[in-house]
Amino acid sequence: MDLKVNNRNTSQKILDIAQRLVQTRGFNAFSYADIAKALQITNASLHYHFTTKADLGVSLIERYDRRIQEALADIDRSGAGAADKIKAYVRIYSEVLRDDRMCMCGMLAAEFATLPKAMQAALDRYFDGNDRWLAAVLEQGRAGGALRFSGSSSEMAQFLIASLEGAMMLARSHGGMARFDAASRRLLAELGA
Amino acid sequence: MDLKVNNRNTSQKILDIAQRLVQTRGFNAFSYADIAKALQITNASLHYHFTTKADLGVSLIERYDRRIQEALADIDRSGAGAADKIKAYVRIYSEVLRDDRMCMCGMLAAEFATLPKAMQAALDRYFDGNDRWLAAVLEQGRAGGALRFSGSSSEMAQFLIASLEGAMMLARSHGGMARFDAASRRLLAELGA
DNA sequence: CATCATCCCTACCTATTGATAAGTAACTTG
DNA sequence: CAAGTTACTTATCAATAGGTAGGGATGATG
Repeated sequence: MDLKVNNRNTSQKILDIAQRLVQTRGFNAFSYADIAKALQITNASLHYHFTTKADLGVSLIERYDRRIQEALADIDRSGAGAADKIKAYVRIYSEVLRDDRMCMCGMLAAEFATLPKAMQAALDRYFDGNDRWLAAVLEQGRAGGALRFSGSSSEMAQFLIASLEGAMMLARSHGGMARFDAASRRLLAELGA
Repeated sequence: MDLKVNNRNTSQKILDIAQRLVQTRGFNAFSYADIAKALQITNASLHYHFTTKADLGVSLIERYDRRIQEALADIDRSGAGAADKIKAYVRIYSEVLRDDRMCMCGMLAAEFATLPKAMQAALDRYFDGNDRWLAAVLEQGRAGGALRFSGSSSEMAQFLIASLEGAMMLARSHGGMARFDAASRRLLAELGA
């Protein structure tokens, strides 16, 4: 199945480039031509791997989601305490930003209204997954005394995600990395982490 | 100068529609044709009022900035205390959201990398103005004992803006108005407002 | 009333968008 | 080795993008 491996390679390369484009410019601000140029491949070939741009978008979100879920599972397996888990979560964001990218799904959230239905549904799943994981960690942390916060854990989880995404977004255009670092420090301090 | 008034009317109508489009779909996701259709005017007429889309974009930001600055000046003139000023600031955001819109400049911040230089510069001015006003109110509030927070007032101001923008963005696609309200309540409580 | 600016129109234009049809070289497998 | 699969290609498409040239109607002004 060497061919399938090849396919996988090219498809993955397409996804890699498309992901960077979404993270830096947004889904509506790049075209198949951009990927084709970067990959030295024809426009039509892209349609072989991803029939429509919506298809590409869904694959993009699903791969991103899968990777995040794996990273979160790794954090869980590390046996770290709740405070360190939250810190590790924040680090995922800051590493993306250090690479001059926005969180892909944060970018897509801004464009939400213009996205194909299938992409919207995939995005829903992404954020739900993040919410659930964070809420569980927060709950665990509060029960164990490692974290403190008011309100429900899932409300706090949603607040954290929104703040991190917002800080990331504004860091990219105003204030840079320092702005994100300041925001995340503040959030962690607030939690007593 | 009835004509100029007319011009102003049409130009303002164009800006009104364009602004709503930016706030709901983003700058890259609407075209002159969308405005023309909504206004029952030809595509070419739009170019009479705003030669290029970049021009339109800059006018859009400058008008938005002007209005916000006026609103902030009104708040200042109201003689309210720092806590109430912050609440009034948050209310501006929540009213925009209630109208099913994203903060226009938050949306543009997401698209920042793809915007014409002149629009980027105008956006910089917008956020700087907001930062300055918020930082001043925070400083005043802390000095007077009405607000409490750690770190510099300008850092706190940037944090607030980022969190509000992020909450707004995620509220539009996930969780709705309630998510924004929960986030803003948390931020205000944190400040002791 | 002639002139002028204002404001909008018709009629184009070029570039780019995502997408398709049909063909082909390379490899794999029964 | 014949048949099928994979991974592309060339060539083309209709739709849409932002933008321009030039004209005409309206109303204000000297």
